[in-house]
Amino acid sequence: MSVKGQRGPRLRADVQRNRAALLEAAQRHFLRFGVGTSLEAVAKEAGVGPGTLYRHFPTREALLAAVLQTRSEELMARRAEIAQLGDASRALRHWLRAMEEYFSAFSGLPEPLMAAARAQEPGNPLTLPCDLLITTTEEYVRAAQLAGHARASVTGYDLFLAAVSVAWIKGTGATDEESLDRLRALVESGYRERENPA
Amino acid sequence: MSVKGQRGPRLRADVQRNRAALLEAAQRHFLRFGVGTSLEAVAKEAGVGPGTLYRHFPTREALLAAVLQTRSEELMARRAEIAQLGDASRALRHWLRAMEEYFSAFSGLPEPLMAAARAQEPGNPLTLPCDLLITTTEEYVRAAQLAGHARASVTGYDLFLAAVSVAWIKGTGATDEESLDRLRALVESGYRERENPA
DNA sequence: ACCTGTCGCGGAGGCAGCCTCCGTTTCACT
DNA sequence: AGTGAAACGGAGGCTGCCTCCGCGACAGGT
Repeated sequence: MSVKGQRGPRLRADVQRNRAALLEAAQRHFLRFGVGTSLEAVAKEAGVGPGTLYRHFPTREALLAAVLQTRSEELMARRAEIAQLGDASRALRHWLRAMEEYFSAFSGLPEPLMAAARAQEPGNPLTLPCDLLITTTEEYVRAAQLAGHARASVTGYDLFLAAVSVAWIKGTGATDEESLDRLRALVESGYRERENPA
Repeated sequence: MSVKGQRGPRLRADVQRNRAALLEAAQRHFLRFGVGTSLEAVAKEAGVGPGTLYRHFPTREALLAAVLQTRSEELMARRAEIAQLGDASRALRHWLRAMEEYFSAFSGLPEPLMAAARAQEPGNPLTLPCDLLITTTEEYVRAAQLAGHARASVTGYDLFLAAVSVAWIKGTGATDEESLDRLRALVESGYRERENPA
């Protein structure tokens, strides 16, 4: 009732404004202080009270998922590009790198992502994007296997874990880029087929 | 002065008692709740006030390092056993597995360990054991390389990172043992020399 | 333009954990 | 037993989490 042609309940102006301000403030704080940053500080910077923050985003994960939305879409765009590559081996490598960058968006991001990957209860708002990444990785792995570029024993989930691990290591700040490159190379030579099969 | 034959300042009985009680309580809590457990709860269980805990162990890391002391010694014992193996390839594999188990002693242990690996300031009491592990890994890697079982491009630090990563993944609880085994296999086939060199 | 019901706002407040400071107690040595 | 020094421990200040509810602002109708 009381609709002008739009479906669903009318959205109040302050609701939209607050939500946008919260997302922007959250992104800034996640970037600067990592995903563990104080939510009260986020609320304050957004110019709203803590109650408002928690009404919009009941959990830290919900806020995080909303902030990640943009990045997820960017990643899916890259996925489309990568799919055009043709070369299954290169495609897999690029996809893994793209995922790793996604995981490195904020320091401390790998932890909640792994928690979401574990969760069977669909309560966690990060579970959906997480499962999407795993599924996509499986597709790339399968293609690489068919082309003889990846071992049969490797699964998409394995390489998802590897990418998360590298991102985690990166996030600890205990390594320089050289070490990370060697780690990536280690993973790659780990999943690659050794000989060309007959 | 005023010594009965022991060197150094005399240790009061309550000091020793409290320290022992704290270490025991801390180990229990770290085992049950991970390294992030409430230090106040540890103090309470040990039957001392928070002030006493913080006097004995000024930081969480200091307490952790003290609790890990026993495990470090066990690991060094295994190191001695492993060194007897003769086969450099097997030795490296066993050592990596032993390190991984050490890292998995408590949930959440990898984080402070990586922070200690990063730290240049010697303030962190975990830095010393951490550096020891890295150095030891480098020895095993060098031996394996000389025997033609490991690629020249791999460093001890890389495999240290790999072991920490696997332990971290394990600690998230998002994976079963099968996945972990596949990850370990991935790492191993990543550092192994492909062909036997001439 | 005003009225009105509803929904969102926001801050006070309860809770938990961290860490410190200092009056009190306990110990060891004489 | 007496005494000085060192350790004890808990109160308290601080920060962050999250909830609850009275107040206020917004949208739709008149």
